[in-house]
Amino acid sequence: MLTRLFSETSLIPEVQKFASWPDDCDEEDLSDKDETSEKSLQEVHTEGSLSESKDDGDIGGEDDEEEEEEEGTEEAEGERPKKRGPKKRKMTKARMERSKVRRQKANARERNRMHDLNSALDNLRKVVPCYSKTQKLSKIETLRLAKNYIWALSEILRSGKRPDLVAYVQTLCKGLSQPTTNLVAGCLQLNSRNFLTEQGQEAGRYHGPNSSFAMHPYTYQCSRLSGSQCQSSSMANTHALRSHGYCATYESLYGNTSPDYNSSEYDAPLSPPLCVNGNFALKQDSSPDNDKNYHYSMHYSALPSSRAAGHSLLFGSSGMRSGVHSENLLPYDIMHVHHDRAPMYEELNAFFHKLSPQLFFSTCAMCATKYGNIEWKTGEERGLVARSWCRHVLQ
DNA sequence: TAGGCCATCTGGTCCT
DNA sequence: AGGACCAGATGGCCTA
Repeated sequence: MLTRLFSETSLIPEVQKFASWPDDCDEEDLSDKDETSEKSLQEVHTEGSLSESKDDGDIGGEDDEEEEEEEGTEEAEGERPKKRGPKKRKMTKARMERSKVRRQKANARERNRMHDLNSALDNLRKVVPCYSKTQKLSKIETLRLAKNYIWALSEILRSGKRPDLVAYVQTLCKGLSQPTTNLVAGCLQLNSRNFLTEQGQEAGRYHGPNSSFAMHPYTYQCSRLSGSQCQSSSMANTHALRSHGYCATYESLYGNTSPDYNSSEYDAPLSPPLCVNGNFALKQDSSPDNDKNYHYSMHYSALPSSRAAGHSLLFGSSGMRSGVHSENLLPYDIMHVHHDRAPMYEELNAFFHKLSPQLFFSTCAMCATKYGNIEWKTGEERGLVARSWCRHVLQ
């Protein structure tokens, strides 16, 4: 109520002036300001509502005399209609000093409190799916994402099933802003454009109304952005993944089941790690492991056990189930250079799609070990793309 | 330049 | 009484 009155009557500046007089302010100045402030405050404040009115306990010596004076005044005013507002009280230098010290202490406490809150938020940022030291999620987005993440994990525990990746990302992104949605999608190597625009149609087809990860109506449609914006956003996200150690979550939940992934390179748990006891373990900032995590979808999508769900996400339109374009899944450098050549990617993806998982990884390994010596029947440029891709996979 | 985000200050309220 | 918590106000910084 008082706050509303403050807002409506624009008294805040005067009140703040009242509460923040300069140190060197003498009593004459104080009395002047006092009058101004009281005039305003009396219009809105009820008795004893100002903190200054609460200071009686601190008052001693000369302040006692003031109190007596004021009591006398009050008696004299008893016959008149009682004025609302704080008691008229002189701001002596001593009282002002005490008030100032109290205010400074309160400010320091409030600062510390907010710092604690912020550090807690930082910790929260580290355990939600997308984390970067350099590009922090805002407070509100962190909380929203955390809520969605908890919800997603709860659904996974409840259903005991491995959810669809797209639906999983959609759940995470529910209610998030477009930039954060792009970021989360980027973390999972999906382009938000696809799972946002398909939400209405594809959801029912693949998940059904009773699905644990039923699609949500999203406020943010990528159509609000131009195509180039979408793409650049996605690319930037992917790039950010690589540069800043963004971490995806999905694989951390389901582990790595592929026999092709026995290499220690893939042993590191992806962030945020979900501990056996259900608690999260905080990720270490800028750990080398984090840098390995960005290419999660490559791991995931190539797993034999996950081919039905994730393989198509990797291999583009020929294996497409949900309309995710192959270009969205290519590494940043490829997209950056060749983003306008989707047909080539599709052909390339089709080629890779025909390979068995073993052959695919063998090919990738070959690319990695003999980079530069591979002859690609489809041409030099295609070979560059493929090699980049393979290098990315094995990075 | 507008809008978003943030840190800080501030006064009010509630609790111990 | 003092501290914690809260919400409003304000100004700075950054970005599209």
